[in-house]
Amino acid sequence: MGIAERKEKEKKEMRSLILDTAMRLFLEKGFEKVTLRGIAEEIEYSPATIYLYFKDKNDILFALHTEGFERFYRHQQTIRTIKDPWKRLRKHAQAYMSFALENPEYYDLMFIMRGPGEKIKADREWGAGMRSYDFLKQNIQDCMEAGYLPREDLDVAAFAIWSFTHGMASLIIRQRCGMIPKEAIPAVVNAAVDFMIEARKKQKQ
Amino acid sequence: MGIAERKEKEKKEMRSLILDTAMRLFLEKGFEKVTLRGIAEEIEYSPATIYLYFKDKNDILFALHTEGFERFYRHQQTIRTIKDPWKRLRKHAQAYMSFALENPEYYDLMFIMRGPGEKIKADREWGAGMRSYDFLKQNIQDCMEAGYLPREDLDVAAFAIWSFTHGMASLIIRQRCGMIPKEAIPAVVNAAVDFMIEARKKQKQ
Amino acid sequence: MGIAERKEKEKKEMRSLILDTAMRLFLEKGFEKVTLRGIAEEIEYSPATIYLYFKDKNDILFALHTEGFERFYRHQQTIRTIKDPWKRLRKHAQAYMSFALENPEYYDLMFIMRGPGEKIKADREWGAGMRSYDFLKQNIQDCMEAGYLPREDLDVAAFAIWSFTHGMASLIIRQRCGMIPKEAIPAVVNAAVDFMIEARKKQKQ
Amino acid sequence: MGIAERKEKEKKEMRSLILDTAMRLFLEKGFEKVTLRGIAEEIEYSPATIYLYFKDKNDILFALHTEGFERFYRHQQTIRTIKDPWKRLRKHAQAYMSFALENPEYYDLMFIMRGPGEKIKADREWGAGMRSYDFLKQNIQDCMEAGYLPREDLDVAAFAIWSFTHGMASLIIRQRCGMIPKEAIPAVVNAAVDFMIEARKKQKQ
DNA sequence: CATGAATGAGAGTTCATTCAT
DNA sequence: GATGAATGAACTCTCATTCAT
Repeated sequence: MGIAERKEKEKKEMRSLILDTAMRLFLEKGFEKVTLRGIAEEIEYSPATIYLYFKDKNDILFALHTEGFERFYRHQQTIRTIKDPWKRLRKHAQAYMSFALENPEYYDLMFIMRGPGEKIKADREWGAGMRSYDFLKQNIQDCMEAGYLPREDLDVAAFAIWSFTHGMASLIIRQRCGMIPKEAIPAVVNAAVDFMIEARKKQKQ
Repeated sequence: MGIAERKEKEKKEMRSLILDTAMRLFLEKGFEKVTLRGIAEEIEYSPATIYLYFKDKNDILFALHTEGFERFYRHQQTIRTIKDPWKRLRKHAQAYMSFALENPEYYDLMFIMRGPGEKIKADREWGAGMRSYDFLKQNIQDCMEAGYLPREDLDVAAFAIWSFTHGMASLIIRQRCGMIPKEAIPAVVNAAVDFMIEARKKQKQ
Repeated sequence: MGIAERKEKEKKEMRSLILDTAMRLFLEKGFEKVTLRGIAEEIEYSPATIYLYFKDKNDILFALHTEGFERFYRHQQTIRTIKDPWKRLRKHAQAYMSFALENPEYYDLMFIMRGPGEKIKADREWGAGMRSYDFLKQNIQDCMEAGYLPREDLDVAAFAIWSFTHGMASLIIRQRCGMIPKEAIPAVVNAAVDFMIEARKKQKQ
Repeated sequence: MGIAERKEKEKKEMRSLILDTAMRLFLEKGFEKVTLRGIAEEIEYSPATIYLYFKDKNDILFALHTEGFERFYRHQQTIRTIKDPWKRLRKHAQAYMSFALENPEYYDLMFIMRGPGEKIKADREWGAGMRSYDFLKQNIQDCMEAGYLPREDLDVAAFAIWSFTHGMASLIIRQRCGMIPKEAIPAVVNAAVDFMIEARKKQKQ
């Protein structure tokens, strides 16, 4: 069993190596400029080797997609410990943004990019995404129940808040914010969160 | 003169045909996957023919970009006649969304798609985009001056509102809204606008 | 007849216009970079028009070839008046070189370039070339008869002298003379003629 | 080690195969008319395969260039052993001609053909050519010092002699010698060398 | 006479992918 | 398990040429 185990582990490590390299290259060069050959060269294996670990190029994207949602979910869990629902919601938005801005290629892949076989993936993949979405909804509901937000349609509220953060993230990532100086972006994002979310806060009686 | 006129018209129609087809393919497959050959095949002309009407692939993208911003701007002018700034702002958001949802190809190209030579083009092209952005800012300022919104940082407010609408538009267009039934989308969008914008309204004294 | 005549003349002028433009472009851009479309644009006619005057692109080359030999022959006739055969021979070589260096594209076309349909052309065209070659031979024979050159094989002598001048011309035109500074070329050519030809002179008794 | 060696050898053979084929086609059709696809078809490989051995079309040209100068230089070294400078010079000219006539493709490429990026390459490539040119100059100088030639400008003498041999070679290779029957060419060349060079000999005192 | 519109053929090049070893 | 060698299919783009008008 020891041998099988080790093999298993090695296989996983190789997959990780490929995945990490692919992601690094995506980040460095942008998606469409990355080639299988490029990845292979970077890890100093032959292109053919990659096919031992992934069915094809899409399979790599697919795996990164999954990995992305995993990381995304983990990234947000840090706010779990915050007791106050309102503070938690604010931090939630901030965590969302920090993930997006620190992992732009993952974010792009997960929420912006048009992937191949959209529908097929959508169904399978959204499991992971859903978990995060439900987490957000839970948080909003907590706020409603705590009286921080009026009890409106939860789905609408979640969609609205998500749209807002996604809007910022995707405008920034896809470079549609020429009017905002690069170094000012984090501050503007924060201020925008204040403008849109903080201001919604109902005083708890 | 009649002949020259007809020729002129035919030339324009051909350009339109190419542009429309390109647009459709861009939407269906994403920018990088669209090939000149593909467009040519679709309109049943030879690839070489396209070069009679456009310098190269980028020139097509460029023309679509320009056209898109033109339409976008025109689409929003309908709200000009609305006197009350607050009503105007609401309509503004709705107009934004209706443009996006009725012209997803253009919207995608203008605000989502990653084009080649992003920066160079950005500078030239954003002239047109800026006009629309300034229009939004003016509207927000009118609301502030009319007392509908607190006098906060105008840039932040504009960015926040834009992000929100863009977020909705891009999630829908890039199909990240599996959790919302398709037919419910317009209603949800409207409700979300209420949730995010309408609720911000300060009572005028 | 007046009309037919004028038409004839106009046709010739158009041919000349095309030919001159073609040659100018060849000179400016080098042979391979000149396109029919380029010529057409230059003379502000449509590409199709050129086909009314020339069968195809080759036909233009062919016409230039003929024209080139014509000019070449005329260029050399200036030495006719020189009485002394030896002086005439020297001038002959100099005239050869001045034609080559002043009309590098013609020279290239006539004596260096690999034309299409080599053999066919060779047969027809060499008539014109031959005239010039015979002229050289006559000159050499005059020198022999006048005692300036030993009475050797005339064909060999002609070939040798022609090879020498052609060698200089083609090395210069095809840019194989990097080791000679450009401005020194005329002087070196002259000196080389002295070295190779002048020194062959037998003192007439 | 045997395997690695064989692989190495096979790789070299493939390069040679490509190079030889390219050379043959260059000679047959001229540089501009030779296509990668043409080479590929000729060797019955796919066009893509060629890119495994050469960076691009120019790289092939470059390799041939280098190889050509290598061969050319080696070809001339055979005369090194000749003691008498005058005999050596004569043999030099003959060796030059035999190289040109036995390797017309290489000769054409090295001394006649107009390649792309002429100047850039010229600088790098001429190193190899220079070696041969210097060799010729040395030989001429030896003749001067031995009293076979008058002490004139060495550069002029070298250029003159080179021009002469190059002229013969290029007229023959580019088929401008219709007036000389093919089988007579070697004899005429020899006679011309006598006419031009041998006759220059000053009697040594 | 002149041409606008169109194209077939073909250029160099790149890439994901396969497969015998 | 790993790979060197190979390729089919695609890409963008150019050009000489034709033909209906």
